[in-house]
Amino acid sequence: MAKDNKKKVEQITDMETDFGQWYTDVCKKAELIDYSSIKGMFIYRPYGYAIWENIQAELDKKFKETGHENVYLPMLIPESLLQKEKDHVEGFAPECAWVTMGGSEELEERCCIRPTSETLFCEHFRAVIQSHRDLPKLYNQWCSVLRWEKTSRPFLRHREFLWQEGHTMHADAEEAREETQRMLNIYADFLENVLAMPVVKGQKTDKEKFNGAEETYTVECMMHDHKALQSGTSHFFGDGFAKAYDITFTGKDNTLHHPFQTSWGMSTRTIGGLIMTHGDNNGLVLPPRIAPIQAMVIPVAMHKEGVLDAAHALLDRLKAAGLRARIDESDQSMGWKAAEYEMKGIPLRVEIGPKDIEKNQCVLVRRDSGEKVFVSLDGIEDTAKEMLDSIHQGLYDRAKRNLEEHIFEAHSLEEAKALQETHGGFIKTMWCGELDCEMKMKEEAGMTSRCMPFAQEHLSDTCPICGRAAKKMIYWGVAY
RNA sequence: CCGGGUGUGGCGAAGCUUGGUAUCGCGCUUGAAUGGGGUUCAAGAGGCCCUGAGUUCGAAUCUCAGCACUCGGACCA
Repeated sequence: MAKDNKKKVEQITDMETDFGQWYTDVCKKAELIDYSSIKGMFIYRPYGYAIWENIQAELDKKFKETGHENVYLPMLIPESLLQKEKDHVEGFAPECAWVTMGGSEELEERCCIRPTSETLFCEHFRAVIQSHRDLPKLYNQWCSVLRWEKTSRPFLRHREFLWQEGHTMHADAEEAREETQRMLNIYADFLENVLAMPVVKGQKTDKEKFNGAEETYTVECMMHDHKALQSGTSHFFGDGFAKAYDITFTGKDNTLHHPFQTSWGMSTRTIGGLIMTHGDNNGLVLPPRIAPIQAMVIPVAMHKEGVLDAAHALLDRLKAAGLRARIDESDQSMGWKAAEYEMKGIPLRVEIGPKDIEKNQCVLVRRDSGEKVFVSLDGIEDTAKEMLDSIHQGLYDRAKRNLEEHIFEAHSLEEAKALQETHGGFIKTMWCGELDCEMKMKEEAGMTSRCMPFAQEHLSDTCPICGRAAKKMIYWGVAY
């Protein structure tokens, strides 16, 4: 039952000492990622990629359940195609990488490596949408995209990153709006119930919304250092792109209409989010439902008669019960294994040795609390599953507390600035809806607007920045 | 893009001030013992000292330029 919070992994910098360094240490020491010879482009190591595969599997299942189909479109976008929607191209052009040569020949028209695929989807939608009977089109694409960022950090900002981008077309605006909400809810549900990351759902301001979108919705999470991470977005485009790309369909009324469009995405950045939400000074802490390995069986005193057999029997039982379990029968010491799997964030460590076998028991050690319990081998499958659920809940509760304890109310710009400097987190205020107040908050308090939460509260009648009539309650914060 | 820091076997570092045979820890390989929180002993393998130019009889060390990584800022999922 010993609870042990001592730090055992000297290689990882304490998060209190240097959060940025802690984060980098975890990414490397947990063997999630490695640097490549190209700045901003990272190697996903098997353990890191396995997390992404699990994220993909969970999300893909939900997308299919809601009627979406996967497609794959080209990686290159001809410049002329990209340029048809003005706001969109202005937003993305500065960070595009261009292909200008094919073999030894210069291309007639240079091509952008997709920073996002709205334009390509539009070109395709134009070809396949003729009638209201062709709608809705509910497409999703798993791919990588490329944005030539100036600085990069593992998972949080890559020049090339993996994501899914959903693109849908609808006969009317209302249905498209519902789609953006439905997908935002899928993200929120996934973040909370699979990754144990509580979210704030809301709408982005015009300044922060996606280039070319009419409305952008977001799920915002709070990291352990009280900075915000936008963890999923969902955009309503109206018929703006449809007009720019000349997409029309014949309605039931036998006249031509422009369809209404949405797009929504979640990326490998989410992995960075879960590291910074749940990790501690011993390394990664993975939520059980996404962990590539949920339980690691460690035989103690392996050379002794019967230990390995008992450990394997235990492993087989856990696997048969549907757990992602593995065994480490290497000749590393007990202490090494304990530290290693803590660093890798494996939710449950299962130790079994001669003394346990005698007593028909094993030892379960939880990664989240370090708590050790001796449990009977009878019904071990259920015991382990219950403990994994309990770990999920524990992680969620802790993150939820971190979120709720770091939302502060401010009634002046000075107060907002002071609160951010002292506590970090989300500062909620009323807002007049004007860009100049948003700019002022950025310049004077160093915060951007995170979102206008759906759960609105009335804090006062006026905007604390300018004194004009307030329109919305808004959350401010420092974001990754 | 701006500021700080760092580039030496796979990893982390010492050496650089005051130029002169390449050092330590971890890891790796082999063997043995150990095994309930990074265990121990023995024997090995492994290095264009980031790149280029310069000074010098001689450069990891001095000079200049460049590149990369990293932390922070500005900008973006």
